[in-house]
Amino acid sequence: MASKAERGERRTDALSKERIVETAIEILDADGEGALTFRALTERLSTGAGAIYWHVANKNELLAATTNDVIARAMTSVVHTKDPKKAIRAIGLAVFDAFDAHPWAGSQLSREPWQPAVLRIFEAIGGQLEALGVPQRSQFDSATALVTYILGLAGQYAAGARLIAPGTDRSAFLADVATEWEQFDEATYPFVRRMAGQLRDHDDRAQFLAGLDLLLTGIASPPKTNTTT
Amino acid sequence: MASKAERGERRTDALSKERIVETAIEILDADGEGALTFRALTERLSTGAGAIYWHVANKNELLAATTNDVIARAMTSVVHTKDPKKAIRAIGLAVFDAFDAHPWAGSQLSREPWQPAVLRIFEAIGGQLEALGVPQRSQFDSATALVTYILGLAGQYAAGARLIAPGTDRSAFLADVATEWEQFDEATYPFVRRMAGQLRDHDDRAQFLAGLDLLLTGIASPPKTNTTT
DNA sequence: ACCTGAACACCGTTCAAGT
DNA sequence: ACCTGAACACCGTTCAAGT
Repeated sequence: MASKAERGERRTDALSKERIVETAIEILDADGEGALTFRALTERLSTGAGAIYWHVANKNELLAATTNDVIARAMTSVVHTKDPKKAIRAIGLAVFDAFDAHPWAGSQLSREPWQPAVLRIFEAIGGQLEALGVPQRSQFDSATALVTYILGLAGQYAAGARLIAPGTDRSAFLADVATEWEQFDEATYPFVRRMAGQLRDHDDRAQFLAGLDLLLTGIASPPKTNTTT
Repeated sequence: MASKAERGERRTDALSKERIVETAIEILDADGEGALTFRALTERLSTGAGAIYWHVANKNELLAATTNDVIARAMTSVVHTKDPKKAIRAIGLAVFDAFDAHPWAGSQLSREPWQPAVLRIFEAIGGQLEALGVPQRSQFDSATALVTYILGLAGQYAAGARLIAPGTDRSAFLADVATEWEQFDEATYPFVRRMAGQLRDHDDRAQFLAGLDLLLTGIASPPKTNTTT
Protein backbone atom coordinates (compact mmCIF):
# COMPACT_ATOMS: atom_id res chain seq x y z
CA MET A 1 0.00 0.00 0.00
CA ALA A 2 3.04 2.25 0.24
CA SER A 3 2.86 5.02 -2.35
CA LYS A 4 5.79 5.90 -4.55
CA ALA A 5 6.34 9.03 -2.50
CA GLU A 6 6.53 7.04 0.69
CA ARG A 7 9.14 4.79 -0.82
CA GLY A 8 11.10 7.89 -1.71
CA GLU A 9 10.98 7.18 -5.40
CA ARG A 10 9.30 10.45 -6.30
CA ARG A 11 11.01 11.87 -9.36
CA THR A 12 12.06 15.36 -8.38
CA ASP A 13 12.25 16.34 -12.03
CA ALA A 14 8.67 15.34 -12.87
CA LEU A 15 6.76 17.99 -14.75
CA SER A 16 4.18 19.93 -12.79
CA LYS A 17 2.54 23.31 -13.00
CA GLU A 18 4.74 24.51 -10.13
CA ARG A 19 7.93 23.49 -11.89
CA ILE A 20 6.80 25.11 -15.14
CA VAL A 21 5.92 28.36 -13.36
CA GLU A 22 9.20 28.30 -11.49
CA THR A 23 11.19 27.83 -14.69
CA ALA A 24 9.19 30.56 -16.41
CA ILE A 25 10.07 32.98 -13.60
CA GLU A 26 13.74 32.10 -13.99
CA ILE A 27 13.63 32.86 -17.71
CA LEU A 28 11.70 36.11 -17.17
CA ASP A 29 14.08 37.30 -14.47
CA ALA A 30 17.17 36.41 -16.45
CA ASP A 31 16.23 37.63 -19.92
CA GLY A 32 12.99 39.59 -19.72
CA GLU A 33 9.50 39.32 -21.13
CA GLY A 34 10.57 38.70 -24.69
CA ALA A 35 12.59 35.64 -23.75
CA LEU A 36 9.69 33.60 -22.41
CA THR A 37 8.59 31.45 -25.33
CA PHE A 38 7.26 27.93 -25.34
CA ARG A 39 10.35 26.90 -27.21
CA ALA A 40 12.66 28.33 -24.55
CA LEU A 41 10.52 26.65 -21.93
CA THR A 42 10.47 23.22 -23.59
CA GLU A 43 14.22 23.34 -24.13
CA ARG A 44 14.90 24.25 -20.52
CA LEU A 45 12.54 21.57 -19.27
CA SER A 46 13.67 19.14 -21.97
CA THR A 47 10.15 18.25 -22.95
CA GLY A 48 7.64 18.94 -25.72
CA ALA A 49 5.21 21.78 -26.11
CA GLY A 50 2.23 19.50 -25.54
CA ALA A 51 3.55 18.53 -22.12
CA ILE A 52 3.37 22.13 -20.99
CA TYR A 53 -0.12 22.51 -22.39
CA TRP A 54 -1.15 19.51 -20.32
CA HIS A 55 -0.44 21.50 -17.14
CA VAL A 56 -1.20 25.02 -18.31
CA ALA A 57 -4.06 26.22 -20.51
CA ASN A 58 -2.07 28.80 -22.49
CA LYS A 59 0.58 31.46 -22.25
CA ASN A 60 -1.71 33.97 -20.59
CA GLU A 61 -2.47 31.60 -17.75
CA LEU A 62 1.21 30.89 -17.38
CA LEU A 63 2.03 34.59 -17.10
CA ALA A 64 -0.78 35.11 -14.62
CA ALA A 65 0.58 32.27 -12.49
CA THR A 66 4.11 33.69 -12.47
CA THR A 67 2.83 37.12 -11.48
CA ASN A 68 0.66 35.71 -8.73
CA ASP A 69 3.62 33.81 -7.37
CA VAL A 70 5.77 36.90 -7.21
CA ILE A 71 3.09 39.10 -5.67
CA ALA A 72 2.00 36.47 -3.17
CA ARG A 73 5.58 36.15 -1.98
CA ALA A 74 5.84 39.94 -1.69
CA MET A 75 2.63 40.15 0.33
CA THR A 76 3.70 37.55 2.84
CA SER A 77 6.86 39.57 3.50
CA VAL A 78 4.82 42.55 4.71
CA VAL A 79 5.30 43.10 8.42
CA HIS A 80 2.13 43.77 10.39
CA THR A 81 1.63 47.09 12.12
CA LYS A 82 -1.14 48.67 14.13
CA ASP A 83 -0.70 52.02 12.42
CA PRO A 84 -2.82 51.84 9.25
CA LYS A 85 -0.76 54.39 7.34
CA LYS A 86 2.41 52.49 8.09
CA ALA A 87 0.69 49.29 7.06
CA ILE A 88 -0.37 50.69 3.69
CA ARG A 89 3.13 52.07 3.15
CA ALA A 90 4.57 48.65 3.93
CA ILE A 91 2.24 47.00 1.42
CA GLY A 92 3.10 49.57 -1.22
CA LEU A 93 6.83 49.17 -0.69
CA ALA A 94 6.59 45.37 -0.77
CA VAL A 95 4.85 45.59 -4.13
CA PHE A 96 7.32 48.21 -5.32
CA ASP A 97 10.25 45.99 -4.45
CA ALA A 98 8.61 43.08 -6.25
CA PHE A 99 8.32 45.17 -9.41
CA ASP A 100 11.88 46.33 -8.98
CA ALA A 101 13.10 42.75 -8.83
CA HIS A 102 10.68 41.41 -11.47
CA PRO A 103 9.68 44.22 -13.83
CA TRP A 104 7.89 41.79 -16.15
CA ALA A 105 5.37 41.24 -13.32
CA GLY A 106 4.50 44.91 -13.44
CA SER A 107 3.78 44.64 -17.11
CA GLN A 108 1.53 41.66 -16.60
CA LEU A 109 -0.27 43.21 -13.63
CA SER A 110 -1.05 46.47 -15.35
CA ARG A 111 -2.34 44.56 -18.36
CA GLU A 112 -4.57 42.16 -16.45
CA PRO A 113 -5.72 43.85 -13.26
CA TRP A 114 -8.50 41.35 -12.54
CA GLN A 115 -5.96 38.82 -11.47
CA PRO A 116 -5.95 37.26 -7.99
CA ALA A 117 -2.69 39.10 -7.30
CA VAL A 118 -4.40 42.46 -7.65
CA LEU A 119 -7.33 41.33 -5.53
CA ARG A 120 -4.90 40.41 -2.80
CA ILE A 121 -3.36 43.88 -2.84
CA PHE A 122 -6.81 45.45 -2.93
CA GLU A 123 -7.88 43.40 0.10
CA ALA A 124 -4.74 44.15 2.08
CA ILE A 125 -5.02 47.88 1.48
CA GLY A 126 -8.78 48.00 1.94
CA GLY A 127 -8.53 46.26 5.28
CA GLN A 128 -6.62 49.24 6.65
CA LEU A 129 -9.10 51.92 5.65
CA GLU A 130 -11.49 51.34 8.53
CA ALA A 131 -8.65 51.95 10.98
CA LEU A 132 -7.71 55.06 9.00
CA GLY A 133 -11.13 56.47 9.72
CA VAL A 134 -12.39 56.35 6.12
CA PRO A 135 -16.18 56.12 6.08
CA GLN A 136 -17.69 53.00 4.54
CA ARG A 137 -19.06 54.80 1.49
CA SER A 138 -15.62 56.22 0.63
CA GLN A 139 -13.65 53.03 1.10
CA PHE A 140 -14.21 51.67 -2.39
CA ASP A 141 -13.00 54.85 -4.07
CA SER A 142 -10.02 55.13 -1.72
CA ALA A 143 -8.88 51.55 -2.17
CA THR A 144 -9.32 51.77 -5.93
CA ALA A 145 -7.31 54.98 -6.09
CA LEU A 146 -4.45 53.39 -4.15
CA VAL A 147 -4.45 50.27 -6.31
CA THR A 148 -4.65 52.31 -9.51
CA TYR A 149 -1.64 54.32 -8.38
CA ILE A 150 0.30 51.15 -7.61
CA LEU A 151 -0.62 49.59 -10.95
CA GLY A 152 0.45 52.77 -12.69
CA LEU A 153 3.82 52.42 -11.11
CA ALA A 154 3.93 48.78 -12.11
CA GLY A 155 3.50 49.66 -15.75
CA GLN A 156 6.12 52.38 -15.62
CA TYR A 157 8.63 50.09 -14.03
CA ALA A 158 8.05 47.42 -16.62
CA ALA A 159 8.45 50.00 -19.34
CA GLY A 160 11.68 51.19 -17.80
CA ALA A 161 13.01 47.65 -17.77
CA ARG A 162 12.14 47.26 -21.45
CA LEU A 163 13.84 50.53 -22.26
CA ILE A 164 17.01 50.38 -20.21
CA ALA A 165 19.09 47.68 -21.82
CA PRO A 166 20.11 45.07 -19.25
CA GLY A 167 23.42 46.02 -17.75
CA THR A 168 23.02 49.67 -18.64
CA ASP A 169 23.66 52.21 -15.93
CA ARG A 170 20.38 53.60 -14.65
CA SER A 171 21.75 56.96 -13.59
CA ALA A 172 23.49 57.38 -16.93
CA PHE A 173 20.18 56.69 -18.62
CA LEU A 174 18.36 59.23 -16.45
CA ALA A 175 21.07 61.77 -17.14
CA ASP A 176 20.55 61.28 -20.88
CA VAL A 177 16.81 61.80 -20.60
CA ALA A 178 17.32 64.83 -18.38
CA THR A 179 19.61 66.36 -20.98
CA GLU A 180 16.89 65.82 -23.58
CA TRP A 181 14.40 67.53 -21.32
CA GLU A 182 16.67 70.52 -20.95
CA GLN A 183 16.72 70.97 -24.69
CA PHE A 184 12.96 71.08 -25.17
CA ASP A 185 11.30 74.21 -26.40
CA GLU A 186 10.89 76.69 -23.55
CA ALA A 187 7.57 77.98 -24.84
CA THR A 188 5.76 74.63 -24.96
CA TYR A 189 7.62 72.65 -22.29
CA PRO A 190 8.58 75.07 -19.51
CA PHE A 191 7.65 72.68 -16.71
CA VAL A 192 9.44 69.70 -18.22
CA ARG A 193 12.56 71.81 -18.62
CA ARG A 194 12.41 72.98 -15.04
CA MET A 195 12.10 69.38 -13.81
CA ALA A 196 15.11 68.02 -15.70
CA GLY A 197 17.44 68.44 -12.76
CA GLN A 198 15.13 66.66 -10.38
CA LEU A 199 14.64 63.83 -12.86
CA ARG A 200 18.38 63.29 -12.95
CA ASP A 201 18.75 63.00 -9.19
CA HIS A 202 15.49 61.43 -8.07
CA ASP A 203 15.10 58.12 -6.30
CA ASP A 204 12.29 55.97 -7.70
CA ARG A 205 11.45 54.33 -4.42
CA ALA A 206 11.33 57.59 -2.49
CA GLN A 207 9.25 59.17 -5.22
CA PHE A 208 6.79 56.29 -5.20
CA LEU A 209 6.44 56.64 -1.44
CA ALA A 210 5.98 60.41 -1.75
CA GLY A 211 3.07 59.88 -4.14
CA LEU A 212 1.58 57.23 -1.91
CA ASP A 213 1.75 59.65 1.00
CA LEU A 214 -0.02 62.32 -1.03
CA LEU A 215 -2.86 59.89 -1.62
CA LEU A 216 -2.91 58.87 2.02
CA THR A 217 -3.06 62.49 3.11
CA GLY A 218 -5.99 63.07 0.79
CA ILE A 219 -7.73 59.94 2.04
CA ALA A 220 -7.26 60.83 5.70
CA SER A 221 -8.49 64.41 5.20
CA PRO A 222 -12.07 65.01 6.27
CA PRO A 223 -14.19 65.08 3.12
CA LYS A 224 -15.48 68.43 2.01
CA THR A 225 -19.19 68.79 2.64
CA ASN A 226 -20.40 71.08 -0.07
CA THR A 227 -23.99 70.92 1.19
CA THR A 228 -24.29 73.04 4.30
CA THR A 229 -21.92 75.77 5.51
CA MET B 1 6.71 76.07 -62.24
CA ALA B 2 3.31 75.12 -60.84
CA SER B 3 3.56 72.16 -58.49
CA LYS B 4 1.27 69.17 -58.76
CA ALA B 5 -0.60 70.35 -55.70
CA GLU B 6 -1.19 73.75 -57.22
CA ARG B 7 -2.61 72.17 -60.32
CA GLY B 8 -4.98 70.21 -58.06
CA GLU B 9 -3.61 66.89 -59.21
CA ARG B 10 -2.63 65.75 -55.73
CA ARG B 11 -3.63 62.12 -55.30
CA THR B 12 -5.72 62.00 -52.17
CA ASP B 13 -5.06 58.27 -51.84
CA ALA B 14 -1.27 58.56 -51.83
CA LEU B 15 0.41 56.67 -49.02
CA SER B 16 1.79 58.77 -46.20
CA LYS B 17 2.56 58.31 -42.55
CA GLU B 18 -0.58 60.26 -41.69
CA ARG B 19 -2.79 58.01 -43.78
CA ILE B 20 -1.20 54.88 -42.32
CA VAL B 21 -1.67 56.14 -38.76
CA GLU B 22 -5.23 57.14 -39.52
CA THR B 23 -6.06 53.72 -40.93
CA ALA B 24 -4.37 52.02 -37.99
CA ILE B 25 -6.57 54.01 -35.59
CA GLU B 26 -9.65 52.92 -37.53
CA ILE B 27 -8.66 49.27 -37.22
CA LEU B 28 -7.81 49.60 -33.52
CA ASP B 29 -11.07 51.36 -32.73
CA ALA B 30 -13.16 48.90 -34.70
CA ASP B 31 -11.60 45.59 -33.72
CA GLY B 32 -9.13 46.18 -30.89
CA GLU B 33 -5.42 45.75 -30.34
CA GLY B 34 -5.25 42.22 -31.69
CA ALA B 35 -6.65 43.23 -35.05
CA LEU B 36 -3.84 45.61 -35.98
CA THR B 37 -1.47 43.54 -38.09
CA PHE B 38 0.62 44.53 -41.06
CA ARG B 39 -1.48 42.21 -43.17
CA ALA B 40 -4.72 43.90 -42.12
CA LEU B 41 -3.08 47.24 -42.78
CA THR B 42 -1.73 46.36 -46.22
CA GLU B 43 -5.08 44.92 -47.25
CA ARG B 44 -6.97 48.00 -46.13
CA LEU B 45 -4.50 50.29 -47.85
CA SER B 46 -4.18 47.92 -50.82
CA THR B 47 -0.43 48.02 -50.78
CA GLY B 48 2.52 45.88 -49.76
CA ALA B 49 4.20 45.52 -46.39
CA GLY B 50 7.34 47.23 -47.63
CA ALA B 51 5.39 50.35 -48.53
CA ILE B 52 4.37 50.77 -44.91
CA TYR B 53 7.92 50.20 -43.74
CA TRP B 54 8.99 53.00 -46.02
CA HIS B 55 6.94 55.46 -43.93
CA VAL B 56 7.14 53.83 -40.52
CA ALA B 57 10.13 52.20 -38.84
CA ASN B 58 8.24 49.33 -37.20
CA LYS B 59 5.06 48.39 -35.40
CA ASN B 60 6.11 50.01 -32.15
CA GLU B 61 6.59 53.36 -33.84
CA LEU B 62 3.23 52.97 -35.51
CA LEU B 63 1.50 52.31 -32.20
CA ALA B 64 3.29 55.25 -30.59
CA ALA B 65 2.10 57.49 -33.41
CA THR B 66 -1.52 56.38 -33.07
CA THR B 67 -1.45 56.96 -29.32
CA ASN B 68 0.12 60.37 -29.70
CA ASP B 69 -2.55 61.33 -32.18
CA VAL B 70 -5.34 60.35 -29.84
CA ILE B 71 -3.82 62.02 -26.78
CA ALA B 72 -2.89 65.17 -28.65
CA ARG B 73 -6.47 65.50 -29.84
CA ALA B 74 -7.72 64.98 -26.27
CA MET B 75 -5.37 67.62 -24.89
CA THR B 76 -6.46 70.28 -27.36
CA SER B 77 -10.04 69.74 -26.26
CA VAL B 78 -9.22 70.77 -22.69
CA VAL B 79 -10.87 74.07 -21.85
CA HIS B 80 -8.68 76.57 -20.05
CA THR B 81 -9.50 77.69 -16.52
CA LYS B 82 -7.89 79.93 -13.98
CA ASP B 83 -8.61 77.54 -11.13
CA PRO B 84 -5.67 75.09 -11.10
CA LYS B 85 -7.66 72.27 -9.50
CA LYS B 86 -10.35 72.59 -12.12
CA ALA B 87 -7.69 72.67 -14.81
CA ILE B 88 -6.08 69.45 -13.60
CA ARG B 89 -9.50 67.81 -13.36
CA ALA B 90 -10.24 68.87 -16.92
CA ILE B 91 -6.97 67.39 -18.13
CA GLY B 92 -7.64 64.17 -16.27
CA LEU B 93 -11.13 63.86 -17.66
CA ALA B 94 -9.99 64.58 -21.19
CA VAL B 95 -7.46 61.78 -20.92
CA PHE B 96 -10.04 59.52 -19.29
CA ASP B 97 -12.47 60.09 -22.12
CA ALA B 98 -9.74 59.37 -24.65
CA PHE B 99 -9.07 56.00 -22.98
CA ASP B 100 -12.77 55.32 -22.84
CA ALA B 101 -13.10 55.89 -26.58
CA HIS B 102 -9.77 54.24 -27.50
CA PRO B 103 -8.84 51.67 -24.83
CA TRP B 104 -5.94 50.37 -26.91
CA ALA B 105 -4.28 53.77 -26.35
CA GLY B 106 -4.32 53.15 -22.63
CA SER B 107 -2.53 49.89 -23.13
CA GLN B 108 0.12 51.51 -25.27
CA LEU B 109 0.57 54.44 -22.91
CA SER B 110 1.01 52.36 -19.80
CA ARG B 111 3.51 50.19 -21.62
CA GLU B 112 5.62 53.01 -23.04
CA PRO B 113 5.39 55.99 -20.71
CA TRP B 114 8.35 57.82 -22.17
CA GLN B 115 6.30 58.74 -25.19
CA PRO B 116 5.67 62.35 -26.22
CA ALA B 117 2.00 61.86 -25.32
CA VAL B 118 2.88 61.28 -21.69
CA LEU B 119 5.26 64.20 -21.65
CA ARG B 120 2.46 66.42 -22.89
CA ILE B 121 0.21 65.31 -20.03
CA PHE B 122 3.06 65.76 -17.58
CA GLU B 123 3.67 69.30 -18.83
CA ALA B 124 0.00 70.27 -18.77
CA ILE B 125 -0.45 69.03 -15.21
CA GLY B 126 2.87 70.35 -13.97
CA GLY B 127 2.10 73.79 -15.29
CA GLN B 128 -0.78 74.05 -12.83
CA LEU B 129 1.16 73.18 -9.69
CA GLU B 130 2.69 76.60 -9.20
CA ALA B 131 -0.80 78.12 -9.12
CA LEU B 132 -1.84 75.39 -6.69
CA GLY B 133 0.80 76.61 -4.27
CA VAL B 134 3.01 73.55 -4.48
CA PRO B 135 6.60 74.46 -3.61
CA GLN B 136 9.19 73.97 -6.35
CA ARG B 137 10.89 71.06 -4.62
CA SER B 138 7.60 69.12 -4.37
CA GLN B 139 6.40 69.73 -7.91
CA PHE B 140 8.26 66.83 -9.47
CA ASP B 141 6.86 64.30 -7.01
CA SER B 142 3.36 65.75 -7.30
CA ALA B 143 3.28 65.77 -11.08
CA THR B 144 4.71 62.26 -11.23
CA ALA B 145 2.10 60.97 -8.77
CA LEU B 146 -0.70 62.44 -10.86
CA VAL B 147 0.67 61.01 -14.09
CA THR B 148 1.28 57.62 -12.50
CA TYR B 149 -2.31 57.57 -11.31
CA ILE B 150 -3.58 58.46 -14.78
CA LEU B 151 -1.39 55.81 -16.41
CA GLY B 152 -2.67 53.28 -13.91
CA LEU B 153 -6.16 54.04 -15.01
CA ALA B 154 -5.09 53.79 -18.62
CA GLY B 155 -3.89 50.25 -18.11
CA GLN B 156 -7.01 49.22 -16.25
CA TYR B 157 -9.22 50.58 -18.96
CA ALA B 158 -7.32 48.79 -21.67
CA ALA B 159 -7.54 45.59 -19.66
CA GLY B 160 -11.25 46.04 -19.26
CA ALA B 161 -11.65 46.46 -22.99
CA ARG B 162 -9.70 43.27 -23.60
CA LEU B 163 -11.83 41.43 -21.08
CA ILE B 164 -15.31 42.64 -21.86
CA ALA B 165 -16.15 41.15 -25.22
CA PRO B 166 -17.21 43.85 -27.67
CA GLY B 167 -20.95 44.28 -27.52
CA THR B 168 -21.19 42.80 -24.04
CA ASP B 169 -23.15 44.74 -21.48
CA ARG B 170 -20.80 46.45 -19.06
CA SER B 171 -23.19 46.48 -16.13
CA ALA B 172 -23.96 42.78 -16.63
CA PHE B 173 -20.22 42.13 -16.56
CA LEU B 174 -19.77 44.12 -13.35
CA ALA B 175 -22.70 42.30 -11.78
CA ASP B 176 -21.03 38.97 -12.58
CA VAL B 177 -17.76 40.03 -10.99
CA ALA B 178 -19.61 41.43 -7.97
CA THR B 179 -21.36 38.09 -7.49
CA GLU B 180 -17.98 36.38 -7.56
CA TRP B 181 -16.71 38.80 -4.94
CA GLU B 182 -19.64 38.01 -2.69
CA GLN B 183 -18.73 34.35 -2.74
CA PHE B 184 -15.14 34.79 -1.64
CA ASP B 185 -14.01 33.39 1.67
CA GLU B 186 -15.03 35.73 4.48
CA ALA B 187 -11.89 35.04 6.50
CA THR B 188 -9.36 36.02 3.83
CA TYR B 189 -11.37 38.51 1.73
CA PRO B 190 -13.63 40.44 4.10
CA PHE B 191 -13.00 43.80 2.45
CA VAL B 192 -13.50 42.52 -1.08
CA ARG B 193 -16.80 40.97 -0.02
CA ARG B 194 -17.96 44.19 1.58
CA MET B 195 -17.15 46.13 -1.60
CA ALA B 196 -19.09 43.87 -3.97
CA GLY B 197 -22.19 46.03 -3.86
CA GLN B 198 -20.28 49.21 -4.61
CA LEU B 199 -18.46 47.52 -7.47
CA ARG B 200 -21.79 46.64 -9.05
CA ASP B 201 -23.11 50.20 -8.98
CA HIS B 202 -20.02 52.33 -9.39
CA ASP B 203 -19.36 54.77 -12.21
CA ASP B 204 -15.85 54.55 -13.63
CA ARG B 205 -15.60 58.18 -14.54
CA ALA B 206 -16.82 59.39 -11.16
CA GLN B 207 -14.49 56.98 -9.41
CA PHE B 208 -11.53 58.18 -11.44
CA LEU B 209 -12.36 61.75 -10.53
CA ALA B 210 -12.74 60.82 -6.86
CA GLY B 211 -9.24 59.34 -6.83
CA LEU B 212 -7.86 62.36 -8.65
CA ASP B 213 -9.43 64.60 -6.02
CA LEU B 214 -7.85 62.57 -3.24
CA LEU B 215 -4.47 63.18 -4.81
CA LEU B 216 -5.21 66.86 -5.31
CA THR B 217 -6.26 67.20 -1.69
CA GLY B 218 -3.02 65.59 -0.59
CA ILE B 219 -1.01 67.82 -2.90
CA ALA B 220 -2.70 70.99 -1.72
CA SER B 221 -2.30 70.11 1.96
CA PRO B 222 0.57 71.84 3.71
CA PRO B 223 3.40 69.34 4.00
CA LYS B 224 4.01 67.85 7.42
CA THR B 225 7.12 69.22 9.04
CA ASN B 226 8.35 66.42 11.23
CA THR B 227 11.26 68.46 12.50
CA THR B 228 9.94 70.94 15.07
CA THR B 229 6.86 70.71 17.31
C1' DA C 1 -2.77 10.12 -17.18
C1' DC C 2 0.95 12.21 -19.07
C1' DC C 3 4.23 13.20 -22.65
C1' DT C 4 6.38 13.68 -27.63
C1' DG C 5 7.26 16.54 -31.45
C1' DA C 6 5.87 17.42 -36.12
C1' DA C 7 2.55 20.42 -38.28
C1' DC C 8 -0.43 24.56 -38.67
C1' DA C 9 -1.77 29.20 -38.95
C1' DC C 10 -0.08 33.54 -38.17
C1' DC C 11 3.06 37.16 -37.03
C1' DG C 12 6.69 41.29 -37.86
C1' DT C 13 10.29 42.30 -40.80
C1' DT C 14 13.51 42.15 -44.85
C1' DC C 15 14.90 42.78 -49.45
C1' DA C 16 15.62 42.08 -54.39
C1' DA C 17 13.12 43.81 -57.90
C1' DG C 18 10.21 47.02 -60.13
C1' DT C 19 8.52 52.06 -61.46
C1' DA D 1 11.85 58.25 -54.12
C1' DC D 2 8.43 55.15 -53.44
C1' DC D 3 6.21 50.75 -53.85
C1' DT D 4 5.53 45.40 -54.63
C1' DG D 5 5.11 41.00 -52.66
C1' DA D 6 7.54 36.74 -52.00
C1' DA D 7 10.50 34.91 -48.46
C1' DC D 8 12.38 34.43 -43.74
C1' DA D 9 12.58 33.56 -38.97
C1' DC D 10 9.75 32.99 -35.23
C1' DC D 11 5.64 32.62 -32.57
C1' DG D 12 1.50 30.14 -29.77
C1' DT D 13 -1.24 26.27 -30.22
C1' DT D 14 -3.02 21.68 -31.80
C1' DC D 15 -3.15 16.87 -32.17
C1' DA D 16 -2.25 12.13 -33.65
C1' DA D 17 0.67 9.08 -31.74
C1' DG D 18 3.21 7.06 -28.14
C1' DT D 19 3.96 5.19 -23.01
